[in-house]
Amino acid sequence: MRKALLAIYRKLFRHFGPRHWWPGEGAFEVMVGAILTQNTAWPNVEKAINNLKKEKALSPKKLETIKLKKLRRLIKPSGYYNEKAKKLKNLTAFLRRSCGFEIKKLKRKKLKELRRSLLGVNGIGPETADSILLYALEKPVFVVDAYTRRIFSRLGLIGENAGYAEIQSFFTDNLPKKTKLFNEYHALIVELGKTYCRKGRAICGKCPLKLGKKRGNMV
DNA sequence: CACCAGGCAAGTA
DNA sequence: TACTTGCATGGT
Repeated sequence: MRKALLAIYRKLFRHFGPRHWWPGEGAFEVMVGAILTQNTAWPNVEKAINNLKKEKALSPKKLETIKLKKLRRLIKPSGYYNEKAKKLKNLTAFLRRSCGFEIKKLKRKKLKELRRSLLGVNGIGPETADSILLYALEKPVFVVDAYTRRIFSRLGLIGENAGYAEIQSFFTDNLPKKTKLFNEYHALIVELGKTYCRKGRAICGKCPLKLGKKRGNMV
């Protein structure tokens, strides 16, 4: 299985090239993006982030004190703005108490502890926590998302109703535990998903992987 | 025009 | 424990 997973990775890399993720500058911006992109297309998130930048509000200290109402208005294009505004507030509160806004200190914490504490924040679930760990804190954590489940179940490599943890260990148990590799692999999966493997659509013929067609397409 | 997007938490049975 | 539902804008 190790070979198969690496072969898929290489195929995707050849096809798409490096993705240069995360498309944001700085750990905090990545964390904000991770929350704003929940069930939301990235272009909408970019608009929200640009609004925050224009208001010079894209720092933990600013987001800590900004009025909820104003925050809602700024992030509006990313959808779910009432909930996401609260979530961003929860994130800043977490950063305040866990490291006093010094991300370096956060990086030094034990991975397992850190993940648990992230999951304790209301608004941060498994995927968001892992995205933060991988793309903001550069920890070797594999991120599982809807595309990962869809693509690898279409490939027949994981069960259709495998849970998050199960899918995650499928990857981490069968790949070298390298941050760089996990970073690129997840980004490539998303690119493949967006381009050839969207929900409810037929798979494009140019898809670089052989994905099952009958059952999987509508998942 | 209908449906989906780089989810999550709260509610229900 | 295992489903379901609300959240909401913008692209295809």
